[in-house]
Amino acid sequence: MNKAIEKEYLESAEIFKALAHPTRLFIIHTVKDKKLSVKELTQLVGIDISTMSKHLDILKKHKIIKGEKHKNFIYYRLAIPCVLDFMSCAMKVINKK
Amino acid sequence: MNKAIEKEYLESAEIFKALAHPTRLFIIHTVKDKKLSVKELTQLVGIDISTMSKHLDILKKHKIIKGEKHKNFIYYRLAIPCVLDFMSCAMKVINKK
DNA sequence: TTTCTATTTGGCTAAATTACAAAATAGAAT
DNA sequence: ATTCTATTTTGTAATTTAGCCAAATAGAAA
Repeated sequence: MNKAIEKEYLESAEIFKALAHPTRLFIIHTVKDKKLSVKELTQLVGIDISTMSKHLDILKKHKIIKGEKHKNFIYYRLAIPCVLDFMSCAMKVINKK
Repeated sequence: MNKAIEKEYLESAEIFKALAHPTRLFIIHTVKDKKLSVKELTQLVGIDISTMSKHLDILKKHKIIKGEKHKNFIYYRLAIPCVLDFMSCAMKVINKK
């Protein structure tokens, strides 16, 4: 496999990795239509806030979500809506749902 | 987060995990339009055949590819074409390509 | 049946990921 | 300036993952 192509697949894999966690998928679905702070998301999921902060950081780094600061809070929103399309398609094919 | 919903996200995350590896993404792109055996795929990527076998197994288990046996060989093909759509969409948004 | 060839499985090690707790920052409110 | 509140960072332990090698299967070919 040539180097340039290999690099492409490596980069794409990073996106999938960033999405490959239940909490992060929950975040994506949840910030689809409402902006939420780290603390609010933490309470919804029921994990340590430091863990949530890291999950958000992973999604942010890969530009899957974007955060806006308002006063003390950072509100997140989904930046790649097509993630949701893919998920519903994949689930249809795989689970016949 | 309620148990049923949590389970849904856990299952979806499994799909993303299965896709989250450069070799597995290469496989998906490669078996999109031609059927290939384990050995052929191994040679294209340049890894140990046992490693390739395991990658294929992961994709098979999650019903992302399907394998058909012909004589000694197992030929694989892509079962969820929408993966490719998502990848091109995600790359557009994220890399501005 | 014996031999070949393709594929899978098991063992092992190195690297990556996840979670929590505690400490550090950042900035708003008092 | 001090205190609160939200968020991030650091440290660490537990779990998972990826890779190679060697051994085991499966079945076609001889």
